[in-house]
Amino acid sequence: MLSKKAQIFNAAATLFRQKGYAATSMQDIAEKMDMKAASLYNHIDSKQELLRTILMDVANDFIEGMAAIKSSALPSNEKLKELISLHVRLTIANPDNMALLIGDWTHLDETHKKNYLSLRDNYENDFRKILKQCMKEGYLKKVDLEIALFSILSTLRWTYSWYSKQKNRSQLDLEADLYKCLIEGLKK
Amino acid sequence: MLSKKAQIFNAAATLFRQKGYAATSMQDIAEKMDMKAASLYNHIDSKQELLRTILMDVANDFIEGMAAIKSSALPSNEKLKELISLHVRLTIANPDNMALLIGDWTHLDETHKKNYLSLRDNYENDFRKILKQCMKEGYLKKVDLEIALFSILSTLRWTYSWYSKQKNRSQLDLEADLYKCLIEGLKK
DNA sequence: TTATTTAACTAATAATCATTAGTTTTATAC
DNA sequence: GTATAAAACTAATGATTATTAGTTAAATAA
Repeated sequence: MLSKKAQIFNAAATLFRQKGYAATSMQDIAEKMDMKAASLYNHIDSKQELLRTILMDVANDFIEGMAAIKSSALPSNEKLKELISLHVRLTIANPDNMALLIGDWTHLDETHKKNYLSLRDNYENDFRKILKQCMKEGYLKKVDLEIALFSILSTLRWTYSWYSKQKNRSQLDLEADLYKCLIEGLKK
Repeated sequence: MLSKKAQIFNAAATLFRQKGYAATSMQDIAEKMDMKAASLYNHIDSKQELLRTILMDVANDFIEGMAAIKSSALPSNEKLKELISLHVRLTIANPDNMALLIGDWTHLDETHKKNYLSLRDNYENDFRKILKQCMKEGYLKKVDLEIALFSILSTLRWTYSWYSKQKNRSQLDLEADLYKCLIEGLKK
């Protein structure tokens, strides 16, 4: 049984995803929890806290995952494979939170938004380095690095949005199929 | 010189993209136009009209583009290439409107949302058919159709978000590089 | 110039918002 | 069973919201 606080965070995440942060009222969240809006404040500090906590939790999962991959002894092409796996794993574990990470970070207050963007930049830099190494070491073609990076990231980031309709798919299958599409290419 | 109405639509699109539809107030739009919020209503009917019109304009561009490609005599692999071109062209022409199409359709009122989703479904179906044909005719490997489809669509749809930072890139270069990443594959 | 339309303004409305204060009920500890 | 703490409630606050009504200024047509 989840603590009430945890339940509130889950309810918020679901609603934030459905209607967006700005369009979700504390009443909406309260209603989903079968209580009055004011009562929420016995458990949480503010609406912002809800957004920030949910968001930072996922962000940290990514940061930790990236750190583990970076410091591993794997060859760069295996690291790339591990990155795909990381995204798939976290997406499957919690698509709602993932949706927030991708779409609602704009509603963080100015201070936390800056912080979030700097973390995201770091993550993208690490990703870029691994991709670059893959090209350098001859695992990948030398196509435009930025386009390759954002092409891969776009797909990985948007997995949550169609995974909801495709739940009958194992994590491993998903990883393998994404690897084919993103890395090996579709052309015969 | 753009009509005042057109200017308002542009201001709205920019702000909607920056802060999201729900978090953008009529005051915000008015401020950007150097006028009072109430005066906006001499030119437009409602906030919803702003969202709906912007959104449907881009949606129609896509629908028309798809119709032209569908009815063309091109082989399926060339159709696929044309689809990439269509997305790139419309994205470059107006990244703000594209952002709305991808991210803010949720804020359409119930009736128009249903309509929008049905249009989007049709578009995805047409896209899927072309992709399937490419596989059938041996241009593409027979990987999972859904994953291939959404992998391509994710990247094409998100192009707007990083094109803003990469403006010094010609349409043709972008199309070619995306084709390489999405279709030919990165693996050596 | 005068008449008419267009588009700006001010002011007000009624709704909704996040949040606080104060109170009552419920659950826990002794 | 009584005391204490946790968590629900009601009520209110003050801000912001989209939009309307009514009025004035600016631009256009005659």
